[in-house]
Amino acid sequence: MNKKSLVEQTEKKLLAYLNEADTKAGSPFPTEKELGEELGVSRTVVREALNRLKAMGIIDSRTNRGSVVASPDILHLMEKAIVPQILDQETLKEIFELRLVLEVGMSDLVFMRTTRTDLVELHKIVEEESEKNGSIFDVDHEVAFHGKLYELTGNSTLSRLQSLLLPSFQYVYDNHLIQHSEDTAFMSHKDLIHELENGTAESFRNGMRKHLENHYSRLFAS
Amino acid sequence: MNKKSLVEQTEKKLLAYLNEADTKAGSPFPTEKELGEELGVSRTVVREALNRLKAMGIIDSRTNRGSVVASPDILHLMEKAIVPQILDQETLKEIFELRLVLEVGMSDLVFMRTTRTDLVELHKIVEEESEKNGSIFDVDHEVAFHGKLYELTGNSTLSRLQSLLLPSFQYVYDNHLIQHSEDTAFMSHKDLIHELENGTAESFRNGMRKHLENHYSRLFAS
DNA sequence: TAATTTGATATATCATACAAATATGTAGAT
DNA sequence: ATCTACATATTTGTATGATATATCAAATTA
Repeated sequence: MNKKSLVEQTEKKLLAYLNEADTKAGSPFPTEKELGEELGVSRTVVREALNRLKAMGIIDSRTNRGSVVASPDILHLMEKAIVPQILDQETLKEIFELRLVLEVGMSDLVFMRTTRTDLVELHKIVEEESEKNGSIFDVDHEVAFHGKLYELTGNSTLSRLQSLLLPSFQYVYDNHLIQHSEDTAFMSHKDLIHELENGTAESFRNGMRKHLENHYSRLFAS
Repeated sequence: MNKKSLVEQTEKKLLAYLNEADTKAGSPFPTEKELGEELGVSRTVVREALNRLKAMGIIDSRTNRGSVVASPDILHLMEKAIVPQILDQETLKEIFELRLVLEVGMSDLVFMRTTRTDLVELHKIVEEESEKNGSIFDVDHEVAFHGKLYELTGNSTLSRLQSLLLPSFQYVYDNHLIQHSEDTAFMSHKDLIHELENGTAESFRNGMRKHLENHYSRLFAS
């Protein structure tokens, strides 16, 4: 009784075809007419199915040139699909956890790849931070500092993943879904930089974990 | 020269509308006819644009009920799209790094959420591991053990991200892009479980980092 | 009141037509 | 024989109308 729509079925068949066939980027695709006859559906349905693949960046099409297999950029896909406002609470929470996981986990990459020049920039960010409002929690500064850290990993996939998830964090903060307790940020940004300069990979990693302690404790409290 | 197709333009407008409007899951969407009149395009174009949103899981539609905003699954897209993808070396490397980042970073989640029952299962996995081939590196065991850890985070987004990236790891292993040095995996799976049972969150985290030392050192060597 | 029928409405699919872009074939000039 | 200009065919892009199907809501009936 599982009667998915024709379009969905067709889309599935097309994806299956892509998997079976020895396709690589640039491989040609049958014409809409052929596909329609082959699969026994109208051209409309074929078109809609193809459209979905196009939306996902799996194929490209141009007038009269037919469709060809493309090499999709997965992260770009996610960028389009993420509309923070319509993500449910549970997903937002998981994304927030993912952020914590990423930041603690990337410590080693940051530690190994940070150069002297990078340290200067980090210091600058922290100073601007303390100039303005010393105690009040500011999302922009938070983003500036941590965003820089992502950048320092030298891993563009990781970095893009962060900017991808950023709107969700923003949303979480804006709606006070996660409140920042300002009492004792035992490990400040300044302290973190200090570890980065004088500590070890391990001490920096554990320092990062401490820096995020507020978030973690709230996570495990609920 | 913004000569994108009408469908793409329309899709963009619809997404913009979603971002502007105060939409949440379940919010109704104008009918195809209305949208067509509003945007000055035919119903065909509207349908194809809506179809794309449907493919991305951003909206749901059922006959006569119109379309409603859905709570999209951010990974769903990637899961569908990653199949035929041909990743270049650089991206593969970055994905591998991402794995390391995730596994070290998720240590705290694992540590806090692992139950006694989970420990039993982990022990079982490790024993099956040592029964077969004690010294030879086996991808399946690796996946079984680490996959279990992801599961223990209780974060389904994280867990799915792993299974999503898995094919890439497999590829990396298969092509010996990253060779596993079998000499002294100082921190074995068994040792890790021991930390999980008797250690602290920090010791487990650092143990996980040690366990992945081989990969890390190879990473930083090149 | 509860169940059923009916009607209105919106999406799902089909069929067709034409427009626009591109590839291909053809004729003529050189 | 080769090149160019033009005509033709092919394929996707867009538009329109028609029919099928599912759903809700109102009307009807028991």
